[in-house]
Amino acid sequence: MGSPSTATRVPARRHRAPAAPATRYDRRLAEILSHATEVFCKKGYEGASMRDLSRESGMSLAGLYYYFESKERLLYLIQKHTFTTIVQRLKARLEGVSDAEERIRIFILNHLEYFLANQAAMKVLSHEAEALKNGFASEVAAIKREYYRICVGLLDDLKTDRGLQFSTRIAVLSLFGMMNWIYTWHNPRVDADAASIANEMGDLFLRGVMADGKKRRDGR
Amino acid sequence: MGSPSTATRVPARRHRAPAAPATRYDRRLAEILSHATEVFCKKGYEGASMRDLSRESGMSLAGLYYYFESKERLLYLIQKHTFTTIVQRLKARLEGVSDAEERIRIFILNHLEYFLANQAAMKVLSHEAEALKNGFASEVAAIKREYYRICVGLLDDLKTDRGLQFSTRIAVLSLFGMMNWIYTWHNPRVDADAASIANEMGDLFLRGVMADGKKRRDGR
DNA sequence: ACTTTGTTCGAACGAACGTTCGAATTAGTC
DNA sequence: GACTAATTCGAACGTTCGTTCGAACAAAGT
Repeated sequence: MGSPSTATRVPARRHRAPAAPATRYDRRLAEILSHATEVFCKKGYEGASMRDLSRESGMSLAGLYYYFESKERLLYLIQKHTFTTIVQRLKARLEGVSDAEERIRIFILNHLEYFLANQAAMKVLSHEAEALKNGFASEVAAIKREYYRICVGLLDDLKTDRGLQFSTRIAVLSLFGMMNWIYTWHNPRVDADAASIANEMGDLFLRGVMADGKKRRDGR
Repeated sequence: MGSPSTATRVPARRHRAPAAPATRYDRRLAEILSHATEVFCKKGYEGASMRDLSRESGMSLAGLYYYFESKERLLYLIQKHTFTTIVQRLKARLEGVSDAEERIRIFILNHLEYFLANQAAMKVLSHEAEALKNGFASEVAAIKREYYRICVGLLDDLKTDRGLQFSTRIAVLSLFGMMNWIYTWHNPRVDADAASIANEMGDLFLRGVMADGKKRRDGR
């Protein structure tokens, strides 16, 4: 009939164009996502209203619905894009590096660099992990599982390489904990940049995981 | 006049009675807090409605307001009680222990034990840290700061005792990260109990922090 | 010029929100 | 029993929520 039924619009298959152009539609959508990310970060998903998003992005309330069919789908788009990007960058950076320890350091650096460069988006990803319902949730969960399994793989490699013994699950989840928690405390005016923090956390984690088997301390 | 103006009620100074009695009012309030904790945990503070709390606690919507004057104050009561309790338990456990490493292990064990025994409350404390506004927020923030400073103290003691060098701030925040993140993954049917996890995280963290001085990658 | 398609908006929808109020109920004391 | 105070509740309050609709505007094609 008149307008596009409910904005399920196909984005015209622009997956090739790598850099700038994209359609007008795609560009506007990206702008809205960026503003929405900021608002979700500041007020939380439930706490942010569509009217907040409208105000922040300078588009009318009704106008927003031309670009997505619901608030939930908006969160889904943000989370999916953020997560997909970080996984994809990680894979690129791991390519060609074979040393197990170095690969873990790359993992940590990639995570923290992206986290601090896209703090709002990463906070929305970490903090609003449970906000999506069944359909949307499972798709994001799948990417999360892939990311998690990559990290498990890196740690298992280290374990067999160096003949170490520890619970991979606890180690991986501890690592994610220390990295993701950063959104609760990082202050760019006080804290160092991503590379320094990645070094420090990398030292802490790798020493902790590599120290010889039975816990022994003293002078060595 | 009729009802107590707006339920700012004084709880009748029952701070001594340690175990059971307390007033009827206090007992009922504690029940409501407990149910509310569960609901806030499941749906988040913003996502949970007063009607959800009413349904879960079996009390009418209006009846709830006899016990607290606003939803926000309810969250405040939960957070304050939870945080106060964990700090108080920690202090009791640290008493008489002087070895720096042992004290840190006690800190970790206390945190994780309380976390897993009161998972809902601790998730509400961790996840809804930003939900309170100025007045309420600052009071909880003060307890948080005290807790944080205790941990800084423990780590600084370890540092001077063993002549170690690392950023206390990053170490403390990493430790909090790995411990607090547990609410996103712990599954009682899969994961070990608090003591085992505390041991494992304690090993990871202490080895990481105590391994000899310069691990240093690249030039710096 | 007209037509078509893509984009934006004001105004409204019903539902749900946090909170209030006066009346009804219960508990506690005589 | 009767009287008082503590507790509970149904019904509504005004506001805000996510979403929809049809008309208006802008761009592109003819």
